[in-house]
Amino acid sequence: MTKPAVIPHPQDNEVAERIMANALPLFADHGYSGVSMRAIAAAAGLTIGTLYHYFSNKEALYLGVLQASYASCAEQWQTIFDAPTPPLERLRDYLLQYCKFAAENKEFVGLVKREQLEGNPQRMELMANVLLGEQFEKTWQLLEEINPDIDARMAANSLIGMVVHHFEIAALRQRFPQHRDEYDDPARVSEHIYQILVHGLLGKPAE
Amino acid sequence: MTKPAVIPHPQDNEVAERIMANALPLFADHGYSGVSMRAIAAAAGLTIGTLYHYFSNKEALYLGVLQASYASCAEQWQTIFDAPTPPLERLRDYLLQYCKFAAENKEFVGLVKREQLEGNPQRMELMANVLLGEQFEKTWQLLEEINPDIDARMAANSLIGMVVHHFEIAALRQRFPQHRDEYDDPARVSEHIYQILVHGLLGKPAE
DNA sequence: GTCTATAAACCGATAGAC
DNA sequence: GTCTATCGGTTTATAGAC
Repeated sequence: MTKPAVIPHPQDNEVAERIMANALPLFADHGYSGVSMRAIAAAAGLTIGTLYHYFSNKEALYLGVLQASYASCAEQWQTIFDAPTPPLERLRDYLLQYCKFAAENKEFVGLVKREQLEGNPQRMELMANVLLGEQFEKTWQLLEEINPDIDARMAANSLIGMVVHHFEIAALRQRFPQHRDEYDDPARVSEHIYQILVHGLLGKPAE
Repeated sequence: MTKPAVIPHPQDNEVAERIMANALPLFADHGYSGVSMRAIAAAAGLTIGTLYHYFSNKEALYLGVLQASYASCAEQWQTIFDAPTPPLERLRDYLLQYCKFAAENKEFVGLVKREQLEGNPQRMELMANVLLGEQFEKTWQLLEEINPDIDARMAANSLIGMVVHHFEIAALRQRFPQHRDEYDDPARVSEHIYQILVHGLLGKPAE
């Protein structure tokens, strides 16, 4: 019985899950090559040899972290997009939930952004098919429902870019003068993005 | 005569510049710890020993890459912001130049994003003071000039987020169905962002 | 299943020939 | 100024005791 080459053990092993859960913030902060197997083992309270009992190598462990993170938030978007409310209300709800998620899961957002920068073809395929593709499609379909005359795919990119950027630069923003804590508040940020998307900068400031 | 601790040799040495120019895409793609001094030497057509003649260590070389990239584009924004044209026209010009720069300097944009994710205090300070702080300030001042009733700093974050995201996910976007090449065109993207910022999604589609 | 010990390769950095 | 050779340390990964 040989270990699988890429995918970690499929059964829900609580030790493997603990390893991946503790490795997630390490990979998000320092990148794939910036984290050693020793550091991962220490974060999980184990030694290095034990890691290789659950994962065939470092790459498989990393892919396991990616897939586990994807699965944990995949169904979260579904209920929001499928709600039977008017499209503008769905947009507002989606933005709030998306901002909340980005604020609470900075590690995951950072991991995804890192993967986009790296551009590894195999892992890009995983992201495009498993998670991001679905969110992107639901997003532009909602925007097209709001206004069929715009390029909804471009608008979806703009929406996603605004949300993730606000929370990606949180650490940097605090070094700028005149910083206010409310710039990190998901409710405040999502309402701001909603106003820009719907009315632009010249529209009425509050509805 | 000892070598400086952090800053590389100040004189404009063409060999040092070649080393940094070839190292930039490597750092942008794989991060600081993902690139070895051997790889940097090979990219410049040298051997590892020669690198230490021009840079005291790997950290100094990396900081040199950051600073050289900063300097190369720092003055590019000045002329745009200081133009004596109406604010909306300046916004349109700024967006076009910013998108062009992001499209032509994907490595630099990736490097900056990577630094934001990493959160190293020393390098964050460098970014906040030397380059990004100035661009951020000019951006929100322009937006405040357009509409004094909005939160211009938040709007500046949204603007920057839209621009960089469009070009950061270029590699990923091509894996999505119904991709069009014009989504990578700076003129097309900047005009799209201009329309969203000024009119929103419900406004008139073309001016 | 978890550990210790270790192999083989790679890392950043230095010394010294030319 | 560029090279080769090498040091000491760390890396991923394996072998084997318990």
